[in-house]
Amino acid sequence: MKNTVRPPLGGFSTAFLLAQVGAHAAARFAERLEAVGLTPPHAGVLRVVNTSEGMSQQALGEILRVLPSRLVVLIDELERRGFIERRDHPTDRRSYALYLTPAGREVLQRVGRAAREHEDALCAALTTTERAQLGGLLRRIADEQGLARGVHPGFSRMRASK
Amino acid sequence: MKNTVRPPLGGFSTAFLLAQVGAHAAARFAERLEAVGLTPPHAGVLRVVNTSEGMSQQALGEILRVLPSRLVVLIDELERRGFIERRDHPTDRRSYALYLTPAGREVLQRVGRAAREHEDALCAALTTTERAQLGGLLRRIADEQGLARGVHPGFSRMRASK
DNA sequence: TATTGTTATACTCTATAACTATA
DNA sequence: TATAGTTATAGAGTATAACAATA
Repeated sequence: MKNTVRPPLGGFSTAFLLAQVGAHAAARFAERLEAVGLTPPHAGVLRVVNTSEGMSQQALGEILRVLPSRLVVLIDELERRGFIERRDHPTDRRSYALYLTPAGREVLQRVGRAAREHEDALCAALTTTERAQLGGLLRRIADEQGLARGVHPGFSRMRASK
Repeated sequence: MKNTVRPPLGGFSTAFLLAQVGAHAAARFAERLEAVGLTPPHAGVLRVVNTSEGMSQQALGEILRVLPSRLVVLIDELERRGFIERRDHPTDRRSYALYLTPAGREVLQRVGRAAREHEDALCAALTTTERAQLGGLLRRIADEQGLARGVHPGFSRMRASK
């Protein structure tokens, strides 16, 4: 009767669950990306460059909230692997214009497939309507909290593929 | 008409939202802990030791999935600040028995208050019933994915208070 | 011989500052 | 003078290995 296990502070709170499940989701997705040979930051760069090609590294860094010095190495790696191209900027010779290569577009499609499989595996416990319901609730929280769409704060540390 | 912004891969998926909102929740909570003078790992240690006092560092590390070498410094810090005590283990002289001090219990209550305020702020966009609904859906995902209750994977890197 | 806690060390990731070339 | 990209360096966080005391 004594020594009953009391709910560990926050152990059942929605906020804690959110952080816990969110970290799990990010980790599982990073694993799938690893199979494609990418890290989450790499995928983020490809994803954003794809949405508006020709952007500068500066602009990219502001969208992704990644430091310029870090972007250099990320883009170096993606360029070396033939996924992205640094072309001369038409008017400003200080900056580059970033473009995806055909191989880059290809790998981005593989990322898309991985994302769909990930989504399916992650929400296996829920019905289709429940998934939509969950998505709606999360969307409203994200908007109210002022989170930018499609920007993941804290890309962070998952093992690179070399 | 051309150049329409296509949904950035995964930008609207539930899994991405989950990771995004989850990271946001963790970051905001870490900020509140900072005001109490703790980091998330510190709070995790206090929380678990509180649920079953007298446990060894080994046992604690297994529950929190924290390496023994890291636990040493975490507990050192908590002990130095008078929140936790290393007593002699009654039967095994190799290990310690961990206990909260009165000050430790006090600070844990402040953590609890911070958690409740955090929850409120985070879910401000939702009604009470919607919060419960969200909690239920997350709970089912967490259980199906095999996540241990009350264990946050990836405590990780938030600024320490000194 | 195995285990608990500890220390020392290496490795990764992220952040800061200094440098160049252009504007 | 300010900005884009780069390089070099330092810092924090995490993991690995070796060690002393005890089982």
